Amino acid sequence: MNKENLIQKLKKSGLSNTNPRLEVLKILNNVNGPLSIENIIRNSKKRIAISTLYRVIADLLDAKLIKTFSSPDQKLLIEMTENENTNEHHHHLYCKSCEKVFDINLDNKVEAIIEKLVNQISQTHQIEINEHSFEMYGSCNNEGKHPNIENKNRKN
Amino acid sequence: MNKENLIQKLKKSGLSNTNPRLEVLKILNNVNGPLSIENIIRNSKKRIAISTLYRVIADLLDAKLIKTFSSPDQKLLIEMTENENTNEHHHHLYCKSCEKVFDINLDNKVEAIIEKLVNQISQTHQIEINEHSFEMYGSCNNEGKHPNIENKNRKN
DNA sequence: ATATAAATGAGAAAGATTCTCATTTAATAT
DNA sequence: ATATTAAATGAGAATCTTTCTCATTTATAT
Repeated sequence: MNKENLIQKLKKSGLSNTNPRLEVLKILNNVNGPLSIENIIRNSKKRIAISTLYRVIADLLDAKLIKTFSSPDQKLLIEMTENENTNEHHHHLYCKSCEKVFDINLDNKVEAIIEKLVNQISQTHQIEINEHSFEMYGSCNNEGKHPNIENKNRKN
Repeated sequence: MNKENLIQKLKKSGLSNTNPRLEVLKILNNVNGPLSIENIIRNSKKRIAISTLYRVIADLLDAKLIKTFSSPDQKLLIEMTENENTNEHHHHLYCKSCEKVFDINLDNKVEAIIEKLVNQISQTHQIEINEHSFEMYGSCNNEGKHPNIENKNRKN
């Protein structure tokens, strides 16, 4: 997706086209997975104030141009929303050993099963469910850096 | 589960039986869903220092007696691990309107499907997947407090 | 080009989590 | 039961994350 498309996205959502907003969209658009606040700052060409970054994220979130969620270690992760027209959505695979998050696409058959499941739960619990996500946690065991540390959840 | 059982859990994990640890286990044991730090503090009879609480959580987590994850608004949620013997595990349903998290149990047939799916992904991505979770987001629309607020992701 | 409303940047403030270290407590051997 | 010792706790400081405030800058419509 090119710059013009991204500007159009902002416009369509009623958001003015400003440097920080466009920059964030560009950065998210350039990668295939979600990014942390830190990642975005690091990837940004022009300096964006941290307060602005949080505001931009809140605004893009309201406009549903991005989605946010948490990594297992409680970090905010941000990713671009997929094409709103299609019902596409993906899931996440967290790799402990290489500390990355991968997007996982399930084939339609499987998504259909999940959809059915969700509808069922929606009924039994009398709750309108408008979203779901399927998260997986593992380790690729690459490069021999298996995290086998004693008391790994305590920093000290 | 009674007090003795909880003490046994600590012992078996090689953790000494201290007031804060037992208190946290008791509190988590008394509820059917996950709790936040704030919830735990509020539910605790004896005063637990906040620094101790975080340490206790880290230690119980290492011992796999509890699990933690994040709510959609980025709050740390803590829950007791289910019986380690059985492969039981549950999923979560977040209700926006009443701000609660519900535990959802899927029947074995569905879990089996998911398990198969996970194995498949594990293979295609060459990653050993040791956990997965299925999260749902919705609103029960109870009490007419539907959050239909303009710019809801920006605090100000 | 100008006016006006909206967005930004910088730093302060608030909130969450971790760290440090002196004191208390639990486990163990007597 | 008591003393000993290592481990855990409590309190507050330090750090990190997120939000707020307000003066300045920028975008949009005229």
